[in-house]
Amino acid sequence: MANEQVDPEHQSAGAWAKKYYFATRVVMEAVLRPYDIGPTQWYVMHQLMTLGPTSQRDLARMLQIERATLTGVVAALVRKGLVEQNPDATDQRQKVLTATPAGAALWQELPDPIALILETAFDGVAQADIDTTARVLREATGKLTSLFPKGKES
Amino acid sequence: MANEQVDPEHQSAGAWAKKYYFATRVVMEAVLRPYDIGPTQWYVMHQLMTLGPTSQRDLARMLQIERATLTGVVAALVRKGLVEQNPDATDQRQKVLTATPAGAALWQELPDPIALILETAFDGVAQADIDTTARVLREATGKLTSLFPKGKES
DNA sequence: CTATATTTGCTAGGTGGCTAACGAACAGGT
DNA sequence: ACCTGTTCGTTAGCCACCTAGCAAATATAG
Repeated sequence: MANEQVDPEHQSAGAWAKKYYFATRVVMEAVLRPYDIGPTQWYVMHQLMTLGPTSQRDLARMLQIERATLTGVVAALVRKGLVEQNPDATDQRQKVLTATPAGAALWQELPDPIALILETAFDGVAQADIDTTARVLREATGKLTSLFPKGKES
Repeated sequence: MANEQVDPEHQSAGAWAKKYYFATRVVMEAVLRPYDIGPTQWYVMHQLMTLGPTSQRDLARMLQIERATLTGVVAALVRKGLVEQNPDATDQRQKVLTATPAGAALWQELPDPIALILETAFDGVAQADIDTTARVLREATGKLTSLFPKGKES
């Protein structure tokens, strides 16, 4: 075999930026796989269970994803019988999503991957350091998204 | 119009996790768009210009992307005449990538989006806080990727 | 009331990453 | 010299997200 390992010194900065984000996705997928629920689907269920029935419009805004994307995610949840789509009483355009009894039942069994991620990731780290990290990241992304709009604001 | 704004209190945690990662992608795309170079293409060029000719195998490891993904990226660069693919002298399986004169010339004009991101994102932030943030994130992702393997290690 | 503009959810199509599976080239043991 | 196993780059196909454009429903100006 040739040189098995690559000099870490030459690892791209991009690899790190990627890891910071994908770590949470990978963990969520791993944790939720047994329940056949994807990360985005989990977020939708989370909003429905904590806020009650919600229109797709509001969900898309809260989750910061496109309505078109949400259409597909919701279709999957409806197909599995976890969520119901009903037309809004006062606005015929809107469809209000509600968790079905089956959806609510499944939700009780689901672990909370976000809580799990926070626990394991920041276990043993001083609270002051966590606060600093959160502040620095919030400021950094704030500056970047305001100077380079496109993520259509916070 | 209905309620235009959504209560930020109810914004999903997922929205934040997403922003932290995508901020850099969005900025890179914005900065590089005039040159018709994507983020991943930029990373490839960066490696080629700083390390010299490199095999696709090594590039994939350094950029932490799959060889299959790299195939497509390289094809785009070759199509634009920025990069050359030559068989390795001692191992006929490997293809060594080299920046063409045109590629090297273009590279001179390209801004460094990573440097730009770091400057604008952390401008005015105390170095100690930056160090803390870097350390906390490194530790967190280290724990997560070791406890939930799948990203096939660092 | 009517005409115009906006909003909602949908469909269609594109992008960038992934996994799976393949032939060709190499490495090692017998 | 052969068989076996590994590695390289490629292809094919999947997934999650995106943008563009649509019809229907609603809001607003005159």
